[in-house]
Amino acid sequence: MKQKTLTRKEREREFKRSEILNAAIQIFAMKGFKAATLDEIAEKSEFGKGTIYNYFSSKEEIYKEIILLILKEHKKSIKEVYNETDTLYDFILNTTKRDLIFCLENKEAFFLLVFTKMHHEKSTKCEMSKIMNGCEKEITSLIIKRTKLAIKNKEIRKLDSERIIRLFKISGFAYIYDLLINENLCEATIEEEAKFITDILFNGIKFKK
Amino acid sequence: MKQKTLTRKEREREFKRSEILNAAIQIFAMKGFKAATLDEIAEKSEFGKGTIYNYFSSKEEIYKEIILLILKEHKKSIKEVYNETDTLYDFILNTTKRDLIFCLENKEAFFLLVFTKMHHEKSTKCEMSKIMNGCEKEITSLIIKRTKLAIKNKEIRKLDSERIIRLFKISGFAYIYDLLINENLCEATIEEEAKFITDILFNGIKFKK
Amino acid sequence: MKQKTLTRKEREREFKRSEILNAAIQIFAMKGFKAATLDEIAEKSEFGKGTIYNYFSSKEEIYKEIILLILKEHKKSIKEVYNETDTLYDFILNTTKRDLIFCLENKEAFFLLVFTKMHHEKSTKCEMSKIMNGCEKEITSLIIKRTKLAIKNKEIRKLDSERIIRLFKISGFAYIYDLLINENLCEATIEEEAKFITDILFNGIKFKK
Amino acid sequence: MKQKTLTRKEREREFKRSEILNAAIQIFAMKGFKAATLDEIAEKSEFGKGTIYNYFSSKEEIYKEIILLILKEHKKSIKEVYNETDTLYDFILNTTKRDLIFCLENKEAFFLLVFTKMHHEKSTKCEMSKIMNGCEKEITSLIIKRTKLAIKNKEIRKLDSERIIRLFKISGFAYIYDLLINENLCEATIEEEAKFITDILFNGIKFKK
DNA sequence: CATGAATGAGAATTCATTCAT
DNA sequence: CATGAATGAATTCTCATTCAT
Repeated sequence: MKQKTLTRKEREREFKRSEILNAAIQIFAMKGFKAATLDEIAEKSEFGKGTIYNYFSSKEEIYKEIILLILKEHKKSIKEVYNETDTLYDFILNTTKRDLIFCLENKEAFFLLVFTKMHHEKSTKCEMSKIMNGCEKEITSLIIKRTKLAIKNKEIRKLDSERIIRLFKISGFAYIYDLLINENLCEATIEEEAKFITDILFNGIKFKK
Repeated sequence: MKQKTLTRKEREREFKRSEILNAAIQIFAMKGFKAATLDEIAEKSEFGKGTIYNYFSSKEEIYKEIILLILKEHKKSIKEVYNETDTLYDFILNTTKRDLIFCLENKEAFFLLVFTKMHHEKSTKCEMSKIMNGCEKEITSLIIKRTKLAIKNKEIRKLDSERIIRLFKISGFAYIYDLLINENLCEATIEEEAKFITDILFNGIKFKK
Repeated sequence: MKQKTLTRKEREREFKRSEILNAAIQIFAMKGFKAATLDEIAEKSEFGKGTIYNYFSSKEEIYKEIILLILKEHKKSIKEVYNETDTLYDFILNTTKRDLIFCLENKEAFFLLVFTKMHHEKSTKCEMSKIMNGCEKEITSLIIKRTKLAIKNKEIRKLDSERIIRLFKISGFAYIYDLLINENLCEATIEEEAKFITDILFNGIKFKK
Repeated sequence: MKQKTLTRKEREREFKRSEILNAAIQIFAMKGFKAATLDEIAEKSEFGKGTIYNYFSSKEEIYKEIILLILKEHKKSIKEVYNETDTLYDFILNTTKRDLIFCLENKEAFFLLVFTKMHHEKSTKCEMSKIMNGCEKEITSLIIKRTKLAIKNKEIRKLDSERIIRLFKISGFAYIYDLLINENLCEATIEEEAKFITDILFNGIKFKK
């Protein structure tokens, strides 16, 4: 492990970087890339404007780093759930739960993701798109694998995998989106919300005799 | 009807206004409010920069007008479907279909809505937020009414109306979002996609003996 | 006399020109050359913006023409008084009276003069300065002549002519300026004010036994 | 006294502010508020355009600050003379002298005052007018007091105080104005000019046996 | 390293002038 | 001639980035 090479100084530097990133994530999420200003980030992070340039080469770099951090985090989370579960049901339930927790803790991060995905703020995307797409593909391929297995195991109906994934991503995304927009989400309800989403996805809303 | 009183000149003016709005909608949807520039809007609309100010008093005004147009359009569409259908199933199927068509034809408009909803670009929202929220509430109340009826008629299970609406908005929104992002949507598949979404919402993905 | 060559058309044209000038003088006096806009002049004159360009080649030309009109008017007035009076006292009394009347009727014109004299709005002055200076010199030389005569005739003390003129111009100018600024001037008081000014100039304010 | 607390930085900042104000005063006096451009002010002050906005929030703010500085300076000067003199004659002689010196040193400042007083450039005046009027009133009340005393003491004839003040303001203002316009004023002549003005105001120009 | 003053490229907006009708 | 829509040069103001301290 390389982390130990340069100790105090290095750790301090790393800590300050993350302070800046944390400040930036809030500003970016609140205003978007273009409307966010370095003055605001500087103020929020309690550093001088110039100092930030000792840690990042540009506003854009800060943005990119944030996006990639969030994505990696998300990928890691999905992978963990994948390894810890057997059925698609459990996989979706747990992923959803995790997503909800993540969003609750990182509302800004979530908004940023949606923001960036939407092809907005073109300037930033050139190289980043590739990395983002790479991440997404890894995630998608995991879910596809699990979905196909579920079909084979007769856990779910025989449906187009791609579409189910889209619906799954919906579950873990748009629902959350709406919750966040309307600010109804609280820790207490996470478990329940996750179950509701998964239940509907599996059983539908139709009345059954 | 007064619309016909002021003819040529008036109609021409109206036409040019809409030309500008059409150009602006694309730029705004692609870049967001802040990052979009009037130079771009001017170029895309093939007018001089100054000309735009003969039709709109500011960049912000253009933005507002666009958002409100889209919202009204959407509300109208929902209302029509509401009046034309009896069951929740038909209502959702048709709304979804309509949304898909609308999004296919107005990809930019759709992005703009999401963009604006996300509480970004604060400056613009002061008065607009109210109007937007008003629109949303009207739409939501329609869906709630229909949902409650469906529960009473045993068309669907007894579930929390608010949550179903959230899921419904998901169906007609996030799925579309994903389709658009990945640019897989074409006219041919609209009918099919709408049925798929509605089917899953009603029946779930679970395997049934 | 050439005035009669082109009749109706010509007279109409001349009339419209003066309509525009009258509108312009008010706007210019109220806002200054730069801050006045052609839109305002067009609106006040009740012509289309384009029409104005059928009568004047530029905003600047309108301005110049106005200034010169006012100056000529003023010169003419001074000359008339010069010819109608014998003593310096009468000359100053009457000139002051006339100036007061003129200012009362053309508050804007007066402001414009001061404005322009003050070397402001440089752009306009290149050629105009010469004409203005020419006008001033004519006026000054008249007053000097009359002043020297007054000294010779023992009407006034033996004082530097140039300075007296400066003081005289003061009487007819700064006092008026102050009156106008504070808007106390009315027709009723003109005679009285003129007498007051001339009295002080001749007799001073000192108490006499 | 707090002035010494924040040293180097603070003093430097104050110095630069005044550099900008000095540059601005010249441009404004030469061109007026509207016609003066920030590019010119930036060039004259030898700062970048953006730098100016680190010291003032807008062009208008610079203008206001200048006007108020000049007015305060003038008021202070009048008050000092008031306290140092007993007779009206001395008061006027000294005020005139001071005004002449001030104008010689601050030709631009003087022009600006006249400019602003003339009710031009409306936009700027809303709040400022009040402050300016307040200043004027203080000054006027001082002169009125002194004038009334002079009448009581039989230093001067029994004349309308208000009018004398108007004439006094003339002495110290229009004469200067004319001197400045024609650029004849030099230090050597100040004493003499002040005496001349005061002499005429007190004794008049009439020949006496 | 930390800082924030300085900077200028770039954005929104205004307005004199042109020109097609 | 009369008009006002179209235009872009010019202006104010913002902000990412640099750099001297």
